Amino acid sequence: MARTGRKPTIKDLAQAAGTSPATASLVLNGGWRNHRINPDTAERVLQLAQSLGYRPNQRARALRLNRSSLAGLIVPHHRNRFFAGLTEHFEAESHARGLIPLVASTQRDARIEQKLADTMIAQEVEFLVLAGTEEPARINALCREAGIRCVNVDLPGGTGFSVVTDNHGGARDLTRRLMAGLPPETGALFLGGRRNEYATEARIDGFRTALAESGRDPDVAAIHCCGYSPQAACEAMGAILDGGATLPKAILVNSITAFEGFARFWQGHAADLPDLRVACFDWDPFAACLPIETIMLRQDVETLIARCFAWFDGTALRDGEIEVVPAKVVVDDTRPGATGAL
Amino acid sequence: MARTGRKPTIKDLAQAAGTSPATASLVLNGGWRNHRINPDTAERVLQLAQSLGYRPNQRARALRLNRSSLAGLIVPHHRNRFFAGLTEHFEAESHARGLIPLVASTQRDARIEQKLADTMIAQEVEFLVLAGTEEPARINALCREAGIRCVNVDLPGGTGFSVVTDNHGGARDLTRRLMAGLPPETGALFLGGRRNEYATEARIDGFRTALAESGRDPDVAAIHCCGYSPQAACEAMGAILDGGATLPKAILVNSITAFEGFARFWQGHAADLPDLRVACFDWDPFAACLPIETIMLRQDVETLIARCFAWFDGTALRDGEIEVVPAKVVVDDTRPGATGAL
DNA sequence: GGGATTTGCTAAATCCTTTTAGCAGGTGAC
DNA sequence: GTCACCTGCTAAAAGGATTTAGCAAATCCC
Repeated sequence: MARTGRKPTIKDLAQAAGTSPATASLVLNGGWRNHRINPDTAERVLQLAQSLGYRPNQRARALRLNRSSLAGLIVPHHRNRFFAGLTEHFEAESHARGLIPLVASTQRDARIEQKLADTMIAQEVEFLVLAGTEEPARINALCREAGIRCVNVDLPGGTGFSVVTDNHGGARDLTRRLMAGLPPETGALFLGGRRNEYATEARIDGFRTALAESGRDPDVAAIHCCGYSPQAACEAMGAILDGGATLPKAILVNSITAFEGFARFWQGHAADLPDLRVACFDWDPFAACLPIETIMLRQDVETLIARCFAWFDGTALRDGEIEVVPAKVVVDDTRPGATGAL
Repeated sequence: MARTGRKPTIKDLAQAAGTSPATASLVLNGGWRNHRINPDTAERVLQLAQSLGYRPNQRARALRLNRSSLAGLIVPHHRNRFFAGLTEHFEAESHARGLIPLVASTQRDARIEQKLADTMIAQEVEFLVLAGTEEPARINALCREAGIRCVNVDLPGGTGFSVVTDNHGGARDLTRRLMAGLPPETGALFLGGRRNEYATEARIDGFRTALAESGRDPDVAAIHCCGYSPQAACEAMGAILDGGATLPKAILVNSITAFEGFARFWQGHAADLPDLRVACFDWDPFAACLPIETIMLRQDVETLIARCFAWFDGTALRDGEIEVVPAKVVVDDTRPGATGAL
């Protein structure tokens, strides 16, 4: 009889069915056709597994099979649509492959980031995606050493395979719309992000390209890379105003996080900013409702994640390469389903 | 010599150090003081572990110790501050206890929810938190059967321990502020949520309490529980307007998700809605920047999660009880750090 | 010097599942 | 009768770490 009070093991199941654990295992794992198990026996085992409430011990299973069945994702946080979207699609793709998603946020703290990476590697995740990490190259190296497949999202600074949004093209398209119909002498401002950071530089480039296209002098545009915190973006705007400069009529805000700071600033200075036109390299449903003419861009998180998994599945590019995913300028925010059904 | 090309096991480490695996294990797990291991030996093992890059196989370890070291959280999605906040604090509390957080989203799909619960139980998570699930009672029962500790957040419909926001008090305070200074004949509208759902009913109750307090007839207030989708909230507003009714001057929106729909409606009808005053049972940084007089409430996600873990730690209430956590009406959105540093 | 104690370490069991190699008994062919 | 083959199943190893019980050698005490 099965030891009472304990969770039944495969031994208990086998004993109850009058077979060996080997047989029970073969039956449960579906390999019994190839192993000439009598259908009656199989049926008996299956029935008993049900009635005993037998659940295989996943740790023993994982040990024996030498598979963790884990897929890891590291993001800075979950507090905006971009990262939330990455997380949700990552979950879906993981489940589709029978992997368990292990999502963790660094809060942009380098120590936490290091710890999370260590944990992921110690757990021998079968696949690791890095988004918004500070030291992708270092983690890439650790993964390589541990034999773990690793992809960087929007972080081609690393040494592994990368999937990135078309930052240049996106910023260019956004800027084209931003400047459309404005007189040639209209000034433009680029706000947010970090200088020398891959994504920011590419966006600045796209921004300048569009300005040049429209006959403007791209070098005249003001570039204020104040980082990603709302606080900093808000203060940067204030500093420009306090400096006595006339604020440009057109602003391209780099990332929704900086836009949060811009919105806070705008809230206090709406009267000083007539006819302001704004574009944002990211999207948020509430931000889209602000009564400023705002053109937003949605990064294609679904495709970004899909390309990561395609590489993992082995059908994609070789190591060290970069895959570029286009972004979409949001035309109509109010269309049904724009914000996703809840 | 260690088998080359493979990850070193504790056997390899022991062999290299000239000891037995038992000794190596004792050294690595710190139990060596009690086991009279020679400090020189311990030092040698530690050194070699470092230089060989030895990492214990977590699956073997978990099997032997019969611990999964996993803590599970199930949420509907990550696309608003409430759930994002729950997730982030859950991660932090898990890490503080040496647990690995396993966070998964149902997308409000009952089948996914069931699958996630099954996975969590199959993985034998040591602790499971349910937030915004459709069938908490069923999952509670499964957990009980499997011997897994389980807590419901804002879902006392379940059979286990629950931690809830003070929905009644929160809605009451919110309504007090919403109606403050308005003439007694001002009508009020409650928008969003689901009838007969615990949280919604408690909030309606608080809403009515505050109306009665201020000498208004609570039964006159319009209650429009249109669910949680932005789409539905937007349409509900439109229907009221189309119905020829005068829109009340004061609206309490139940949840940020419904507020998203309200904001979309407002965007198209700002002119029709002078002097509108709005309150929202939830908070979002962008929503707080809309040029409508909006009073928002922040649920105390940090405390909600902290209380869950306190119960898990065994220092808290008995099973079946409900713990109530107050919420905070947001007074000043623009204070530094209000949106969290990014 | 001999019994008692301490020191430093190890053998072996254990956790639970999966999988390979092969056993015993029966059937069919000639 | 013998050989080959099939059927249905099982024994046992493997996977890697932890932990208990206990061994051998050294030290101590009188």
